[in-house]
Amino acid sequence: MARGSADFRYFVLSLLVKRAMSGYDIRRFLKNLGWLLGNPSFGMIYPALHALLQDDLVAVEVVPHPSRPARKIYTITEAGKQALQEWIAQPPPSSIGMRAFIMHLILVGGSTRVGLVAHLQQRREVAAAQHLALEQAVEELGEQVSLGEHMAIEYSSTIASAELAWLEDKLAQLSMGSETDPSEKLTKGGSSK
Amino acid sequence: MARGSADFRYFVLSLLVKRAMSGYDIRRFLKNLGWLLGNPSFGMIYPALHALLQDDLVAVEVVPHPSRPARKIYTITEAGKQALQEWIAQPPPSSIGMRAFIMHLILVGGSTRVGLVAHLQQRREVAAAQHLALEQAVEELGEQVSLGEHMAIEYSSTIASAELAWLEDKLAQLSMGSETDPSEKLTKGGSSK
DNA sequence: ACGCACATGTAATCAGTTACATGATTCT
DNA sequence: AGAATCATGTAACTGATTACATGTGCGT
Repeated sequence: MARGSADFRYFVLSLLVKRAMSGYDIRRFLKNLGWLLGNPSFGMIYPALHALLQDDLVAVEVVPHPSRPARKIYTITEAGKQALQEWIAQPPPSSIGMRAFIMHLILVGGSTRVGLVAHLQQRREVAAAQHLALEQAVEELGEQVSLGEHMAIEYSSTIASAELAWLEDKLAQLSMGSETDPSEKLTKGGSSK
Repeated sequence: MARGSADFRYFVLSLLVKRAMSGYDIRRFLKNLGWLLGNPSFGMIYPALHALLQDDLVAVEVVPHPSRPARKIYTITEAGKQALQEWIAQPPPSSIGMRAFIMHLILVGGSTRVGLVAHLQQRREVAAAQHLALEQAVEELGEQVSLGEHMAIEYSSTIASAELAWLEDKLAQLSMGSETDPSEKLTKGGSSK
């Protein structure tokens, strides 16, 4: 059975924490927040929902409709909430891409601050390594590269630098924040018990 | 028959312009220049080569070896050179990803300056649109987003800004260069940070 | 009349990675 | 002895998009 990627499955699950939704609702929601993830299609959403249902992480309520196909409202179960917490707690693989990183960021950001810091730190390691590799490439290849290659390196390097800088900045902010105000709550809408 | 993506196929073809290579050579080459494209595997390289051969864009010379499998040295044909030129000349689809953009950048950067400028301009349009969408998302969602969502937007926005800034910068440099010194050859990188 | 929003789902297709299959040579 | 390099290729699997199938109701 097609289950899609675990990342996306848990991302969908996290949406159901806030409110119960149908597959169509989810697609609309993601379309509106289309600044990232570029509107995932039904081909991803429905299989993900079916897989979650099979694992008993969600429950369905079928709301029939005279003319249209019945709406299927998915609600997260207790097992689902627990599984989500565990998923968030475990560190993401370091080989993660930008898109997956963003999804994890949203997930973890709704939960604990410690988790968020760990998440950002790990990403910083990866970004730093990438940046270093790029810098070395520039040095090693030096003058003997074509204009196109030179541009490609510069382009990649610029983006990697920006990413790294942001991560450093955020981590500094977070550590400062927790020093000056360690009591600050961040559980917002997330029912972490 | 599995042919892989056209982008990658033409990228491989462009490598053969500089010198004839075997599949193994190409993999090694890409591994060394691993700062982008994260070492493509044989599963992509060999099918691409076979497809190019089938289209008569490359020719093979089989160099037998007593103990090992015969090396197959691929050379670009005249038809291949022409097809490559045509491929470079046509503007890339605007929905292109970062990885594909980098490949195109390398390809086009080895060719004409006009093509390069057009390429960068088109990318700028896309990046500008993305950046705008992100800015609007920040405004619209404003205060009511979770910490994770806020961070995700900020992260994406930071990277988009950096990309856009670099593109603007490069385009300015290129137009300046062509105004003040229109005779400048572009076989070697002239401008850098 | 035409298309869009609603609402579900499957299947085909594409892109890309990883594992498998084979086998000699050279380095540690 | 065991791993890495050289050298080719195929097949299986995962991830994601697009197209297909089905049908009503509402606005222009």
